Amino acid sequence: MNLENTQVQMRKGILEYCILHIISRGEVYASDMLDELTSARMIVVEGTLYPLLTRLKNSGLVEYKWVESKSGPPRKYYKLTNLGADFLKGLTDTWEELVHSTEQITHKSQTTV
Amino acid sequence: MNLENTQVQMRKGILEYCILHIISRGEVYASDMLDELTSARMIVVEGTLYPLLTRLKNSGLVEYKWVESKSGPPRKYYKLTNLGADFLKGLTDTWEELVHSTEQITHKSQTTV
DNA sequence: GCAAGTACTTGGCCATACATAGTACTTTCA
DNA sequence: TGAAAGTACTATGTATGGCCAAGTACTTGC
Repeated sequence: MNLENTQVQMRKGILEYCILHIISRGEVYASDMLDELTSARMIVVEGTLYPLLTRLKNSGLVEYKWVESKSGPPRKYYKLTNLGADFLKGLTDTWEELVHSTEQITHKSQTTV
Repeated sequence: MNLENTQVQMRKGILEYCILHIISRGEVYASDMLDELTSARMIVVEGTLYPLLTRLKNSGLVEYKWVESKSGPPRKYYKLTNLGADFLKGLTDTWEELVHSTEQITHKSQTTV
C-alpha cells in the first residue's frame, strides 16, 4: 500500500469520465486524447487508453470512423453516440456527488487537525 | 459497462482517503465510520470497510486498541500512526491534483456543449 | 440453553489500470 | 526495391481493490 498505487486506484473510473468529455467536444483520435490528458496532468499511457476506447465502443457509447493520415497509418476518429451523451450526463452527476461527499468529509476533518 | 459499475470504479482509492481522514479526527470504530460515510452519501458496505481497515493496519498507517462495549462484543478503536498522518498528506495532494485535472478537462468541454 | 443483535473475518468474483510485446501500415532513404 | 524508422492500434498477463455472501465470536434477554 503505497502512494503510487493509490494514485492509480483514484484514477479508476475517472479516466472514463474524462475521456468521454474529451470526445464530446469533437472528433478526436487516440493521440489527441493522450495529449490533452497529459497537458492536464492526468497521466495515462497507451496500454490504458486503447482498451478503454474499445470498451466504450463495444458498449455503444462511442463510435469511430477511419480517416487516412498523411503521416502514417489511418486513424480512428471517435465521437459520442446518443447513448454516450446520456451516459456522460450520468457520470457527471456521479463525479460531482463524489467530490461533494469527499469535501464534506475532509473539510470536517480540517477543523480539528 | 453501466453506471453503477463506473460509480464503484470511481470510488476506488478515494474511500481510503476518506477513511484516513475520519480516523485522523479521533478514535473511532467501524460502525462510526460507516455512519459518517453514509451521512456524506459515500455508500460503503461492511465487506469493503473491514478489509480496507485491515490493509491500513498491516501497512502501519493505523493502529487500534480493543475497547469493551456495553452492548455486544468489544470494538476495535482505530487511530492514525505517524506514518498514516504522512500518508494522508500525500493522499490529499493526490486527490486535489486529480480534482483539478478533471476540472480542467470538463470545464473546457462545457464551453462547447 | 437458545435466539437475536452487534462486531468483525474470510473466500471468491469481477472490473480495470498498467506493463509488455506484437501487428500493420506508411514514409524515408540508401 | 527493400530495409529501417515512425505512427497507430491490438493482445495478453498481472495486481489491486470494491463488493457479495457466508461465517465466526461475543453479549444480552427470554
